[in-house]
Amino acid sequence: MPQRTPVISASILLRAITMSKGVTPQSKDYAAWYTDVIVKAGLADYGPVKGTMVIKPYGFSIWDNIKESFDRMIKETGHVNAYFPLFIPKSYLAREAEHIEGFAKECAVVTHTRLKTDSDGSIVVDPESRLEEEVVVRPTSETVIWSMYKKWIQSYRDLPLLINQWANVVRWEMRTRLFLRTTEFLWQEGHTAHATSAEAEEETLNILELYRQLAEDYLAIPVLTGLKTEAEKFAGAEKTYCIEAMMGDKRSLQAGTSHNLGQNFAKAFDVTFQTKDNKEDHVYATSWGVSTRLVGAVIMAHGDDKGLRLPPKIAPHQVVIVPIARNEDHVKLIKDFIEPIVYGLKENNIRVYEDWTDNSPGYKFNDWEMKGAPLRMEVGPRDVENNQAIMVRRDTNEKLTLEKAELDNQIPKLLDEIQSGLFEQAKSFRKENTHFVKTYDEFKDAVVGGGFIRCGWDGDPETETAVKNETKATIRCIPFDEKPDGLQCIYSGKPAKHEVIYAKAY
RNA sequence: CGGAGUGUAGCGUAGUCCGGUUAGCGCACCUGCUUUGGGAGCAGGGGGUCGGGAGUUCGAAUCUCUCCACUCCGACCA
Repeated sequence: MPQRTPVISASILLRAITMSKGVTPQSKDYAAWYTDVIVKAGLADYGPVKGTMVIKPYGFSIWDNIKESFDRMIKETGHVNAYFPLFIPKSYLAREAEHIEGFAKECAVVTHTRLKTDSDGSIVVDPESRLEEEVVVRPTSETVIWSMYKKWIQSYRDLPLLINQWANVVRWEMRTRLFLRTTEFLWQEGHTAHATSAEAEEETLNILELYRQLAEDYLAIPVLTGLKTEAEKFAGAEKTYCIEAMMGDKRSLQAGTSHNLGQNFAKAFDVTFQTKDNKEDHVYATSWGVSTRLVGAVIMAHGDDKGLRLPPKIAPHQVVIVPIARNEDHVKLIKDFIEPIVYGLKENNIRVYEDWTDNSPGYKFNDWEMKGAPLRMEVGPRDVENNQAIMVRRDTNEKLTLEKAELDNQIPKLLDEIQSGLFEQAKSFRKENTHFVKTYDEFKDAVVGGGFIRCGWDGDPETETAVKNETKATIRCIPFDEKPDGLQCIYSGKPAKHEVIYAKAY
């Protein structure tokens, strides 16, 4: 009987190597890199229901830090938190025509309220528990909230009403990706009511500015601010403004949206108020949200082949201490040495973590690099003897030897440098990959190369659709700093109504 | 919903074509000793309804039927 020759292909070997340690390099497969990092760094795991995700403690800590930062911002600007129900009467969704059209295809619907044990012992839905009116799991809360606002708003004295909620929402998506698009996700949704159109517009833009600050100052992600086109705006909004960020693969990610809803929802839910001069008017509304998608944005905006690179302001641990101890005496020595350092850092509100697991130092170096810790402190017997510590920056890989006495001052400074270093790196990456084009041929070449494309658009939705169908690139936004004068539409050749940003998007 | 593919330990897999020892290996896990300044070594150990069910057979991970689940591509959506 002929023996089969075992064949081991190079790709299997390569996979075996990448499975055991590290992550798939970005250049090899960006999507695989992304998933690898999330799973191996312990950010999240797949849930049992398709498209769902478990956010693990390390990943949730990032979200918590983002949440706390933004929560502070909105409270400082007069907003308050509340909580509205997860379940919405099905009929509410249908009140606003565009709104229902936008969400109908991705709603989870509750039809029954009970299970029972079948004759053969299996668990089945009890058909007798069918609901009179089926209930929708919120894909967003405009409709419940406005049904309540109708009760709460009577006069101009009740306005503005500035409420936010931190909640989960469900959108039954066909294709999901961890953090970027999951069936259930966490977000904040602000819903405000105003007496005038101008006030609502001002609120919409003020929030957009907070989103810009959150992205740039905390997440270290540079964003474009601008207006969505009709095709891309929120279902039920008059205008949608957005922040748009470039990821490491040069694709665009919508990182936050702020909507001016005009009187659409007020009319749909009949929310009126008495004005100062005793007239009746519908109120003006806004809504705005950012989600756990921001965690995905951080991963893709800053990550490298070693894994995550977290901006200090949102990193779960800003400084990770890796002790290097050969024996119990060393452990004691190092513990005594770092105790006052850790105390000082904590006094300074710096999040510091000591890794005393019994993995080898080399393992820990790689592990914390994968997990994106901004600063690593190595302390071994040599350092104790020399009264110093080795600091390694995650953003530049730079290794510094610092005197013990300097640490208190130097660490906050280093963290600030890393924060701005990551922002500057992302900014120059975006600059390198933003292209100004004049012809459709140039445009098509630029789409292939990836990145943001700035060019003229005649304002016609049909042009937008045609370009999307031919190239897969969409208009990400009409940036506030557009300069349409003298430009021509890339597709039709007509005079440009707007200068827009085209890109392939997530 | 259409097309293709895959189900063997927590993960990755060999074995399936051609039925025949106790289903093998790597990583991870547990115990002990030696180690620790860039992913440690040795020794020992635990873990399997071979996706489920039915059938063929003396005998099924392997053959047949059936059901289920998942992945990729398309469609849909952002």
